[in-house]
Amino acid sequence: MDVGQGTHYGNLLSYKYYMRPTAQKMYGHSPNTKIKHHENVQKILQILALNGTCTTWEMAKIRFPNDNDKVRTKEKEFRRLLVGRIDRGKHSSGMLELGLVVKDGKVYRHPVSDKYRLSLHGILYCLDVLNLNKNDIDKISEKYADVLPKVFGKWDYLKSATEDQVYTIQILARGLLLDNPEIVKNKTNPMYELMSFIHTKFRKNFESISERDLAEQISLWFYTYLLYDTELKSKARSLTSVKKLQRILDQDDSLSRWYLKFVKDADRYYAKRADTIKKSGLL
DNA sequence: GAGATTGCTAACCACACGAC
DNA sequence: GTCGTGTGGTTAGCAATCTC
Repeated sequence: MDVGQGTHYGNLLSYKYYMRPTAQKMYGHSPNTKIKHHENVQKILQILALNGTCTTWEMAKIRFPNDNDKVRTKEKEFRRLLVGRIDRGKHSSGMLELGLVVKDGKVYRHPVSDKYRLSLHGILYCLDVLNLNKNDIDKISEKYADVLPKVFGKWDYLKSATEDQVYTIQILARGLLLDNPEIVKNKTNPMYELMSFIHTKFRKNFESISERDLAEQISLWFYTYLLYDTELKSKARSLTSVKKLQRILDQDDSLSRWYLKFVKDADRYYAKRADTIKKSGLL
C-alpha cells in the first residue's frame, strides 16, 4: 500500500498537543462553524470518512451526483484545499501538509491520478469535530478497517462484546484519558500503569511515527481503555473490567497473544525500573 | 476521428480581515 | 487608509482516455 507520501505526523501525544489544536484552529472545532473555509474542509473530511479512499473527481461526484458542471468546479476546489495552492508566487498549504489526509495509491485507468484518504490523525479529528452518529462511525470503521485492523477490523465483534463501548474511541479523539489516567480509582486496576507504559513505548515517536506504529498505539489505548470502570459503585455490576477485557480477548487468539505480550512487556519494564531503584543504594 | 470525460496546474480578480 | 495575506469564484489550458 502506497501510503502517506511526503506526509509526516507524530504519536498520540503529538496528536493531542499539536495536531488537534492546529487542525481546530485551521479548520474549526465544531460542525457549526460559520467560516466558509472550515465548512469546505469539513465537507471533504466527511466525504473521505464515510466513503473511504477517493480521487478528487470521485469526491466531487459524491458531493454533486447529478450535475457534471458543478462536479468540474468542485473537483478543482477540493484539489486546491487538499494540495494547497500557489498564488501571487506564494504557496499556501493544504490538508495534505498538515497530515489529516494522505495520498493512498494511484488510479492508472486515466492519466494517472492520486487517491486520497484520511490519515489516522484525520480519523481522530473527524471523530472529535464532525459530530458523527453511531451509524457514521460504523461506516468509518468499515472503510478504514485496513488502516486500524485491531479495532476497526474487528468492529462488529467488539460492538457486541463491549455493549457499544466501542464508541468511546471518541474520548481518545478528544485527547482525554491519554496522559492523565490517574483518575482511575480502583487500586487493583492496572489501567494507569498500562496507559503510562503505552506512552513510554512510543515516546521516541513524538515527531514521527509510521502509520502501522500509530495504529498499534491507538489499538493499545483502545483495549486498555476497556479497563476503565465507569460503574465502580454499582453493586449490580457482574464483571470486573479486567474480567470483561479477558473475556473479549479470549474469543480471538491473535488479539489475545498481542495484548498479553504488551502486558508482559509492561510488567518486565516496571520490574526492571523497581530493581534499578532498589540497587541504587538510595533506599 | 471528434467530442466528452477525467485529472491536474496555474492564473486572474474580488473580497475579508488584521497589522501597521 | 494601505498593505499583505488567505480564501472563494472562475477561467484557461494541457494531456490521456473513453465513447459514439
